Amino acid sequence: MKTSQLLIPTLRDDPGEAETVSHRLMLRSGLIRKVAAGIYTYLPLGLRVIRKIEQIIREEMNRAGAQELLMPIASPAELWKETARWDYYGKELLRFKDRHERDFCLGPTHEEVITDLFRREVRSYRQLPLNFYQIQTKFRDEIRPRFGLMRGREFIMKDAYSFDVDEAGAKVSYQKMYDAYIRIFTRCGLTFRAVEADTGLIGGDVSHEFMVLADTGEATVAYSDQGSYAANLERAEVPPPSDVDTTPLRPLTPIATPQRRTVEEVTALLQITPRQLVKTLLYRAGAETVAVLIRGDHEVNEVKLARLLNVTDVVLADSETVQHATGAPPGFAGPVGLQRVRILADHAIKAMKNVVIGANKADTHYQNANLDRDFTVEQFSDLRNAQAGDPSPRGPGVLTLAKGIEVGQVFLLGTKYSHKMNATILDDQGKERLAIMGCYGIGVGRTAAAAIEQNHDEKGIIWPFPIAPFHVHLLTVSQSEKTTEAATHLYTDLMAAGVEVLWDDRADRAGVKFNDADLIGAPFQVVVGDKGLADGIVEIKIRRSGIKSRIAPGDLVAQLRKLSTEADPSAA
RNA sequence: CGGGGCGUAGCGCAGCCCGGUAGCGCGCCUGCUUUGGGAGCAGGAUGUCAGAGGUUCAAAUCCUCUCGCCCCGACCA
Repeated sequence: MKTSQLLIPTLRDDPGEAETVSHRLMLRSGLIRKVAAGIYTYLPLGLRVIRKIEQIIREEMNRAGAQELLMPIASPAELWKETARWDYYGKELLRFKDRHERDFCLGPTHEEVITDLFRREVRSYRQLPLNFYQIQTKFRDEIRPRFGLMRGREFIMKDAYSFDVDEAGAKVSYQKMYDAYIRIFTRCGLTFRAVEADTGLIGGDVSHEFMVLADTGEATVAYSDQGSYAANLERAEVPPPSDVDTTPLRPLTPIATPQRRTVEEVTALLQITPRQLVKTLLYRAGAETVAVLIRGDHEVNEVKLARLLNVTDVVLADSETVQHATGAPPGFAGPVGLQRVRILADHAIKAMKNVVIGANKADTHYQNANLDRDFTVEQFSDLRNAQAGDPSPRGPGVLTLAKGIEVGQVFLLGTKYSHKMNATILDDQGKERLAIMGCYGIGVGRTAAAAIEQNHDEKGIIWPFPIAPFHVHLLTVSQSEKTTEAATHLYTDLMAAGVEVLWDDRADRAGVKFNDADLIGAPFQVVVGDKGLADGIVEIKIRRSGIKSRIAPGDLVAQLRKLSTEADPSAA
C-alpha cells in the first residue's frame, strides 16, 4: 500500500485525552480515533493490526479443534432471564427495547446464546467434545472506560465455549485452550504469565488469566521467584502462619487513644509496629454485617471475603452501621465484647499475642488482648492479600508482586449454565446428562494495546513482527525521478515476494517520513534516496535495534526474507 | 456512583481572576525557494468559545442548570 492512498493521520503532539503509552501511541500513529467514551473507530492501520491478531487466534483455535461461528450482538432478554443474569449482570448489560417493546441487550459475553444453540442442536455424547468460538464485537457498559482500547465499552473479543460429557473431558478441553492461549500470546510477541484467577461474574470453578507484564496493568500478579506458582492477587493464597508467638500473656488493659483512629495514628501513639495491632473492619455483605480481624500491616482481600460469605461482593460498612454494631465511632472497633455481628479473622490472627485492638468505645483501645481469653473468633480463613516476600503457597520460593494487563482468561464452568438452561445430552448409557462447559476469552484490542505497552520507545511503537500492520516501511527521501523509479521497482518486487510493504510516497521531507516511520513502528524501514542510489545501495533500518545497513537493491528481497524469519520463526 | 479536573480552529494551548475587536504554535490551502532526521519566505482559509438560561449597554470571561470528556476508586477481555 502507498501512504498517499491510506488515511494515516499521525499526530505530532500527544493528544490531551491520552495518558497511557499505548493509548497515546495508538492515537498518534493513526490507528484509532475516539467516537465516544470507550468507543473507537479502527482506522486502516489499526484494523490491520487487529486482523493480524485475529488471524493468529483463528489459526490456533482451529488447530486446537475449535470451530468458528458468529453469534448476534443483540440477544433477547428471555435467554438472560433463564440464567438470572438479566438481573445479576447489573448496569454493565446495555439493555434496550425493540419496536414491539421486547427487551433486548447487547451481548457482553455469550454463554446464554451458545448454550441455547447447543441444547437445540446437540443430542448425543457422540457429537462431543465440541468447542465453538467467534471473534466478535462485545458491549459492556463499563463504569469507567479508560486507556483507549485497554478498557473500552465496545471491544473485539474472541470467545469460545466448550461442551463435554464429563469432568475429565472438560479438563482436556480446558487444557487445550490453555495451551492454545500460550501459543497465541507467544506468537503475538508478548511477555506474559498464565496465573490462577478468580472466576468473577462468569462463574465456575477453575480459571486462569493470561497477564502481560507491564507497569500500566490494572491487575496485580503474585508469583514465586523460584517455583511456578503465579496467581492474580485477588486469588493468591496465603497459607496459615507456621510459627506462633509464645510470649507469656499479659493482662488486658484499656488505654486512652484520643482521636487516634487509623493504624498509623494508634501505632505512633503507643510506640508499636503495625504487626502488633489487629484491625477490626466491618463489612456489609448483603443484609449481614460482619467484623473482619486482620493484622495491622495486612490488607483485607475483599474477593476472598465475598467468596467465604458466598455473596457477589462486600463493601466496607458506613459509619452509621459501625456505630450501631460496635457502639463506638469508626476507628475504635474491636472484637472484645462485640455481640451483634459475626467475627471472622484472617489466619495470621491465630499467631498473635498481646495485641492492640479497638475497645468499642470512643477514644479507647485495649493493649494485650488475646485470642480465646479476651475474645473469640467464629471462623478463621485466608482473608488477606498476599504481600511481596510471603512464602509461595505451593512450591518453592517467595512471592513477588508485579502489574499485569489481562489479555485472556479461561474458565472451567462446570454445569453452571447447562443446569440453568437445561442443556443435556444422552450419554453412552442412554442417560440424560448436563453438558460440562468451559469458556475462554481473549481481548483482541487489548492484546494490541498490551503489545504496545511492552514494545515502544520514545519515538513510537516497535511492533512485534507477527502483528505489525506492515512488515516494511519503504521511504523515498528524494523527490527525483531516479529515486521514484528505483522505489517503484523495489515496491513491486517486495509485493511480488509477499512482503507487506507500506510505501511512504508523499512529497514530504525526509525528516517527516523518518519520524512517522518510527512512530508507526513497522519492523523494517527501507530508505531509498539519491545519495544511496549514487553508491548503488539502499538502506535497511531495523526499528527495534536502530541498526542500519547498506545493501544493493537487488539483494533487498532476500535480505528482508532473512530478517523476517529471524523476527518471526513461527512464520517460517 | 463518590472524589478531582477539563471543554476556545484539525491537534496542542493562551485569553477568563479584572466583562468591551477571539489569539499563539503546529497542521491545512496557494505561490516561490528548499529537499537524507519534523524546511524558509510571502499570502490565505478555518471558530455556533460544549449547550441552555440568567445578570449587564455589552459575556469566552460573572451566576445557574444541563451535556460531554479525562484522571483516582468500586468492575473486567
